[in-house]
Amino acid sequence: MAPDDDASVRVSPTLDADTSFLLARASALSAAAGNTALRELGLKVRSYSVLALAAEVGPSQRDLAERLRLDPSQVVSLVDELEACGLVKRRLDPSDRRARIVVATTEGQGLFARAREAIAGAQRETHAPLTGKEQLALGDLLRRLAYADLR
Amino acid sequence: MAPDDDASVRVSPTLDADTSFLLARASALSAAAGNTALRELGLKVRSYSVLALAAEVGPSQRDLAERLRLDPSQVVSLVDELEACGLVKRRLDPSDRRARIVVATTEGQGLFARAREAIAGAQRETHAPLTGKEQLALGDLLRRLAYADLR
DNA sequence: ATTCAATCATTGACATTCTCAACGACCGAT
DNA sequence: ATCGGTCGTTGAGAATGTCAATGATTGAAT
Repeated sequence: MAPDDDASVRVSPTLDADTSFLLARASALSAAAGNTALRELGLKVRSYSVLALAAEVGPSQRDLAERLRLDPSQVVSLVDELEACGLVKRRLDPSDRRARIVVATTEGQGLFARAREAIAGAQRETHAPLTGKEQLALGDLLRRLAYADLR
Repeated sequence: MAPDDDASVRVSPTLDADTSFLLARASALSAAAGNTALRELGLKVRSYSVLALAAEVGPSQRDLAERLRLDPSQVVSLVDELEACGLVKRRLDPSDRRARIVVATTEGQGLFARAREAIAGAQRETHAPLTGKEQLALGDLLRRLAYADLR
């Protein structure tokens, strides 16, 4: 009558169907994988994201905080760390002397390129359960959710 | 020639294409919405997930920690809180006197039902940018990622 | 030109959360 | 009866998130 030993329930019926919960779990898994991949480079996913913006955008710390949804005070310590490692520099904004522009040094550009590859490698493993087409679809859906507050 | 004012770049080119990053951002957004929706019920998404397991599964604290990927010590304080509010009870496991089974009280069942609705309402808003079909597809993809470590 | 509210980076305090090691109570097997 | 392993609990320390206050600087109003 009941050959089903309830193996289909992973956590709990409602939680298994709760997109927020799944999002949190998948995100935690992915972040953990990313952090271990970045460890040997002396980075975490947090500092990596700051380095990425410094390398590709060159934003003010304020702008950086908004893009990454961080508190400005967190940006201070993150940039402090990266600057201490020589990966990033604070430049004065010529048009606003209050602001500090964060740019990657040559060394920072190099490390960013390697970190980018490390993250990509970790993601290949993490996302292996999905086909390539599915990974693209997931990226599209997530982008529309994650940036829903912009525009 | 270039009517594109680069509005397509939200954070940074590589970050915008980084599924881990999008996952983290969408998850943070969703969790924040869930927390505000649960605030008036005196819950957070964390305690809600514990309450959900107590109501639907009735696991030992050990089992609970594994399902939610929490440290056993975190489970202690979470269950302490819920128990202090009369939402949950610790029962002795008759087959193992070391273990404590966490079950929802009648009051806990009631609050869980309301919290479930509150979460659902918050998600309707958070996931509004996606069609119903897309939301289902997202759930399917996330489930396969989030539970890739099981089985 | 001066004043004044607002913005930027920074500091420091505080709460929340994560991670880990240790411990008594209890289990299963020897 | 003993012994290695597991469960819940406690406590400590690090990491993270949140928030208010401050000095320097801006832009706008007067």
